[in-house]
Amino acid sequence: MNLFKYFREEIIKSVEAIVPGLDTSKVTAEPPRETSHGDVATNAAMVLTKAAGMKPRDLAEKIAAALRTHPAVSEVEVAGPGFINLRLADSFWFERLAEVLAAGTAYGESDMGKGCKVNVEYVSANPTGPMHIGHARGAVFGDALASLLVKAGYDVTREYYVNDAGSQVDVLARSAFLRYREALGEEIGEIPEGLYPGEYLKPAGEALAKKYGPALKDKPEAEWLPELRTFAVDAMLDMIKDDLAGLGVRHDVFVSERGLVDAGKVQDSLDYLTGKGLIYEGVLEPPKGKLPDDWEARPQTLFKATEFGDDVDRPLRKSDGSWTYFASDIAYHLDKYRRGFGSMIDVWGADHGGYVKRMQAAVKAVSEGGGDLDVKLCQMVNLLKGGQPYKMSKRAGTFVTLRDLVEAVGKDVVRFIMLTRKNDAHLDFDLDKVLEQSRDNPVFYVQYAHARCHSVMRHAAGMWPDAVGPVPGIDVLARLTDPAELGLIRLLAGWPRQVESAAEAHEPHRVAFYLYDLAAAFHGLWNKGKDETRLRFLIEDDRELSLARLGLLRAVVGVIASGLGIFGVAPVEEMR
RNA sequence: GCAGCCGUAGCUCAGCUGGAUAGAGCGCUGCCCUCCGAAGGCAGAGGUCGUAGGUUCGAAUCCUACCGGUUGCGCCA
Repeated sequence: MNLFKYFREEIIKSVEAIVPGLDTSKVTAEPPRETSHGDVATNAAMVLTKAAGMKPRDLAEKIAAALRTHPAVSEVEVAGPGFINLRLADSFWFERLAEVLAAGTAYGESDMGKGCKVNVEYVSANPTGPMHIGHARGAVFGDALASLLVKAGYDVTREYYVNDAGSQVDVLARSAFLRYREALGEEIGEIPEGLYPGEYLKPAGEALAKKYGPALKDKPEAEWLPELRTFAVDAMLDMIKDDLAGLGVRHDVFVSERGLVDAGKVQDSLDYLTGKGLIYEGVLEPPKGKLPDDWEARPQTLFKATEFGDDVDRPLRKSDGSWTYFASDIAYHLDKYRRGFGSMIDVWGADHGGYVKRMQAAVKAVSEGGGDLDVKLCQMVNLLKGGQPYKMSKRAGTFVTLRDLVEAVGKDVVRFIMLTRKNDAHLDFDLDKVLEQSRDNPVFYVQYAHARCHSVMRHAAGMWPDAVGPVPGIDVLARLTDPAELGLIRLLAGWPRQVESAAEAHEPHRVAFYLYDLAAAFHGLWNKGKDETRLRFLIEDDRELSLARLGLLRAVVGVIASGLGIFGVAPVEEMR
């Protein structure tokens, strides 16, 4: 249960009994920043003071009086300008702990999403080469966001949009053709300017040689291009999927841009917009400030993006008559909408920032306001080693590959670190620091907490064979009376709220910070046991207390595993 | 020129969508310690939340302008 949601409802009930019919939408129930202010604080009296026609403190006193009768509330005080602070009974916290233990890693699951369909599109890298480090962040972010939304009760589809219709695919096909000739024994020399030089195309060339023999070698381009396009795209996509698998990232659906074009969906969506009078032939104003050298006014097919909040209208057709990217993107998002996704999330690189408004405008237009598109832009990752900018081997071209990165530090480290910043902030990724065993390496710190818990559990099993058997009941858990223990329980009980707020904000990084806090609280309790032996988890001559503390540890394990599960990071039981 | 994002402690960043005395890690200073499992622990100093206005009971958070950084800016992908 999200206890803050629960108490918000309880508070509103109390208000209703005092002054019925108020608009309570602005009432909040939150953990106070200051722990001395109790467990739950509400602003109810302050936001309702006008509508209720009472002074904030007077209204607060009345609400407080009503809340004092609640069995889970041990103390109520009115403070400051009219805050109502609740302190909850220990028994309430023990119930929460029991709830964690009963749920295990499922703890934190929420029905907030009510099973609504959400489409999360991420990676969508062009199928023209291997994944590089620039793709990694978006991949991990999208994957974790999708998992987070699943946890929060949404029906999530993970999607990859394959840009296989643009001219870059022709370039790819020609590059593959060159490698094909190479595989047949021809000397190809330098890769000509304008083709992809990367060696990753060699296997594709060899596969082509195997499949066709010399049959294509002397044919004109028009005869082999379509076939090689498909072949090369498939080969690249296989490679990308492989790279992603190495990072533990997966997708449910791959949508082909060419497929949309061939099925006439681009034409359909533009017909639809034309029917609404949102497309016209016109001439755009030149951009202000520095003009591109070759700028000249020319009539274009334009979408009235300005009617939906964009800065200028946007072109749909190139001068050669083919669709712009934007045109097929409109078709693609209409397609998503028609597949039932009223809620769409696109994860893009920050360099596409200028594209957001027009895409949101298009979604509004095409869904008649029924669809919602949130675009999450992932900022650059600065790769460092020992604090200095770092370049890895360039065996695949001019970039650091994702594969190299995963090989260097492991998938779990890559995933966790990528999620320790909010998506629109720059991220430093230091190859040395992420492997450090210290408190300022969050991956280690969180993993270590989990492993330490397991260590104690293994130790306990040696003392009492049944120690880690059935979960202890509330009467046993009630032996946990130290403030540090109760503090840890409070933190655990806050997990459902964290999941919901992170999911609502589409911000998985909040989970990383929560896990770090939880790990810190656990390690803190551990350290207290160093000085005060009575606080150690296992007390040989007090089996019941030990069982209660083991229960607490198992709850910590459950919540950490639950959070790492969202991140796709394995919770380890031993550090190596 | 326009648009997006960022600006919080010496450094790297949180700050729960408007709440109470703004937090963490690192670094710094001073004490203590060698552990069920390996990151040592405790305490302390350190902030006009970029600047200036505005909204209101209340602003780091919302609005406006400006400053600094960054990304992008008609057919590229």
